[in-house]
Amino acid sequence: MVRAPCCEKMGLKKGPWTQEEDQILISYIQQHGHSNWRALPKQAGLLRCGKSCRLRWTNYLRPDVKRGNFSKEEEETIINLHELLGNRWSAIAARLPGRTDNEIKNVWHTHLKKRLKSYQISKGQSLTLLKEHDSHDASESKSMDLSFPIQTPVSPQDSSSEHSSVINLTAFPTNMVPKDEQMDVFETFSQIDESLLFDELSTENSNSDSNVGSDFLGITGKLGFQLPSSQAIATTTCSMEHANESNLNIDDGVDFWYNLFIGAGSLPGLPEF
DNA sequence: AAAGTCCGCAACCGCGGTCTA
DNA sequence: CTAGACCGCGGTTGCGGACTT
Repeated sequence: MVRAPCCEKMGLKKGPWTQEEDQILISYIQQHGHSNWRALPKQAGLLRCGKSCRLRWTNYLRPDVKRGNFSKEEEETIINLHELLGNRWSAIAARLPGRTDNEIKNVWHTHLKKRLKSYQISKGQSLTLLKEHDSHDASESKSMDLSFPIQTPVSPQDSSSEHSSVINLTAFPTNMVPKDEQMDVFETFSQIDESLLFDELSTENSNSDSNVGSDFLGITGKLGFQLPSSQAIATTTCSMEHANESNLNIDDGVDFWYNLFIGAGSLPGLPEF
């Protein structure tokens, strides 16, 4: 398909925006909205292409754009989400209110990427510990074999396990995701100690109501999961919304995490893959 | 103080997806 | 069904300020 260049018309301005241009764009959008970016600059009297206007508005002029430095929590969220989603900046931005994909992308490339090396090292250490922990406890722990697809969510209570039981995740529902997106981490680390998950939730929620959504991300990030993108998006979205709605506590968090991750697809509102 | 280098951020570019006539 | 128009996304660029020599 042949596409005309965005700014094919000569005379359209490029480069940094002036205050006057910003003011024109703001007042026009306040009065008329932005249903058609292509037509907007002409109607507003701006010598810019629609694309440039949209970018300026969404990344800078929009009233709900949060300016200033990123908080520690925001940075951690970006790191965890990037672990799950990769370079899907818009998907990451959707989970950080007031932040734009462009801003997050810049922060990642200028600050957070530099931390990736040390982050990966610490992640590798936790995986090593995890494997040692499993091999030590596996023979004494009750094992829960999960064959997918599971119709009914499985909770810790259902499996009559204490918080030291071991979950076999060898049979992850690979039919749910495209072949090229299937995770390999489960093939490598087939057993995950539930106590680690509980410890993680307990530590992070000791002083407040839990946000299972972010905990989920923290857990998966720290344990080294690499969820397939389609499932990661759906699960993360669902977990965050559900956690916010439910005002879950720690025990609910553990239960909920199980339901989400293990009973994937069986929770209300969780999209089918 | 001047020149050179580095770094952060805003903006641009090109592509793919979706919509519509 | 097809082609054109538009939108949104991710990668990249380049300017300007901060820092170093």
